[in-house]
Amino acid sequence: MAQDEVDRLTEAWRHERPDLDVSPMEVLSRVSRLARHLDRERRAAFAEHGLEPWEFDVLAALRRAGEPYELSPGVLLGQTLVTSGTMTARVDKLTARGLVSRRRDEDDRRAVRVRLTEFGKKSVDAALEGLLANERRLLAGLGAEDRKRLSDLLRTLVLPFDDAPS
Amino acid sequence: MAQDEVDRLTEAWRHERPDLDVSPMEVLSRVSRLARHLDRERRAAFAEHGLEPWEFDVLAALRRAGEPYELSPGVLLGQTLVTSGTMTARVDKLTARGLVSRRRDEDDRRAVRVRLTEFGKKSVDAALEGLLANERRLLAGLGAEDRKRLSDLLRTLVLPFDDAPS
DNA sequence: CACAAATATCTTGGCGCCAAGATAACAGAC
DNA sequence: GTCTGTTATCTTGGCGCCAAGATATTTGTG
Repeated sequence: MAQDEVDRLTEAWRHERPDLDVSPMEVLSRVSRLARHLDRERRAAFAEHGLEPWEFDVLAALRRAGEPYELSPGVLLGQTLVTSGTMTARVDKLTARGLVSRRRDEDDRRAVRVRLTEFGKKSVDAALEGLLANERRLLAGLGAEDRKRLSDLLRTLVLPFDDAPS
Repeated sequence: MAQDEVDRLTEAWRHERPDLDVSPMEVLSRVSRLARHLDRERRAAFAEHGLEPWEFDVLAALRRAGEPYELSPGVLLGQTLVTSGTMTARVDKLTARGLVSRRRDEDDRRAVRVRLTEFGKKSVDAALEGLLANERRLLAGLGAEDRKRLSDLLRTLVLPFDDAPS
């Protein structure tokens, strides 16, 4: 198997800091670096459907919620891992683009309801298909069994974060 | 095995879009989400040694280069995956903090040499040890064999990116 | 040598993010 | 009903990033 960047990186560390065990990097640095590459892939895939990654994240959360594709900013916060100020700005821009609509909740007038427009729904549906097509391409090097093994191993690492409120 | 966020996410998609095969997400969304959690962990680990993640990235590249811990901004670009403008700003701030020094290259006066100071070396060495200690903790749920399997599978996915100049 | 192209770095402008605090509305105790 | 604390959202200020272009220097060609 050919060397990747992380192999070169750990080799350099072992040369400079032979007293340390840098093996944890072999797993975790690969996760971080792969994620950075995936970010770029996502950006490219969504761009073909006129969406930014952060736009997709919000629209997808609404789409997953099912009819009537409507959630409050507070619920969207939890799903997208951003702060409330960021979410306000996101909904502003999505509203300006006509991808979502925003209206005050009549029952609780502090609250707001963000709803997918028909245009928003079409956009996110198309973008999702593009994303999945590209992800299938990226995973082509792995057989079904390896994918299962990989996702199980990753779940083990993620679980402590998803359980505990980080 | 308990459900993680990605399990819930794919379940929601399968309910709303039963026509699509969302299984690629089971691998790649876990990679992205785990990476986000790791970012926070890194930030916390480095903060104990007075460093920001982006500071560590630059200092670590210089440290890995070995004596005399000196590289040009151009080389640092390649190692840290940021643009030249970003690197200029980073070196500015690191210089202001006394973690690196910057001087013009005498042989090629377009070029610059960024060198780790003694303070920078001490900082990055300490931060690295803290990072590794924390990473070992995060990997505690996995045996040696699983770690090997995981890093091999991840290498397979990363290699196409590291080879091709994306 | 002179000039065009390449190279290395820096500058500028704009965007998205977070942290912290401000605002508005609700809910419970009395 | 009124006060106090809580909740939901928005506003402000600052930071780090990128893209694109500017500047300075070197290299190659004739």
